[in-house]
Amino acid sequence: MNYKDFERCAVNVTVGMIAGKWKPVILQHLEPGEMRFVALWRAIPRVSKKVLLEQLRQLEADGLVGRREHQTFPPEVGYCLTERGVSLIPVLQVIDRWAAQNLPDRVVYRPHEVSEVSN
Amino acid sequence: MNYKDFERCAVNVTVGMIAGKWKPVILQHLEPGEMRFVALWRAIPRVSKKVLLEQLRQLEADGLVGRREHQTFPPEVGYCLTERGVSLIPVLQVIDRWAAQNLPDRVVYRPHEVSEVSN
DNA sequence: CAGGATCCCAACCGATACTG
DNA sequence: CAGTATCGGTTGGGATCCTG
Repeated sequence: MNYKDFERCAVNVTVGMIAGKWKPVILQHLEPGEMRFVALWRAIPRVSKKVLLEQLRQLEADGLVGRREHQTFPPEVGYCLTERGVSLIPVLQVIDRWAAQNLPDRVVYRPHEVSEVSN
Repeated sequence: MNYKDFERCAVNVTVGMIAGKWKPVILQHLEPGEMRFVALWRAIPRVSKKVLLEQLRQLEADGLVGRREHQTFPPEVGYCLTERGVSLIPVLQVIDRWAAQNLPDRVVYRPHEVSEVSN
């Protein structure tokens, strides 16, 4: 709790774990329960399959999400939050609340509402 | 507070604001009060001047730190937390506490204790 | 369906030298 | 002292095609 502990870079490590472009959204979608890869992909438009996979792998490596491979054909893989992942949710909520109170001037959008505007 | 709000990417925006490699450390050092550029630079070894400046500019653009230019020679510029920056501190503390409780297995170090070890 | 392989571009970070 | 300019390496994200 000592503020000096920030020097230990724990903040860096933690934000690094959720700093991926799609990671917060992934964690959100996984929060209600396990989800198949394709479902996750459909739920999060605008991500390439490769990147979605990468982010999942990283979340997995960081112990935030788990992967369950059902031995079926066609393949079926489920992703879900781990205990640690679940424990991170309140932290994300704190961040979200701070943003709501401090970033009223920002363009905050829902990813799936975004169409190909600029370029 | 509705968890669905995560879809608005407020979390993304916020973590983006502190995701820079040195940003948490910068915010920490500025927390006690205004600090000159050179002092900040000396306090945070291992950053190039260019990058430190970049990160400060970004924090400034995000409204987290302010810049005061004293008209002297040689030049003297002070950086400090803005109201918004100060309001972010508790959020960082929450992150830090989560890390302390959930990442005991990680190598967490103090930046200034790191010497040129590997390579 | 899950995911690997390629290729590509942009952003991030760093080192060094220079200027007012 | 504070800041630019330049260059180079590494990572992140994306598009597209291919396979078990």
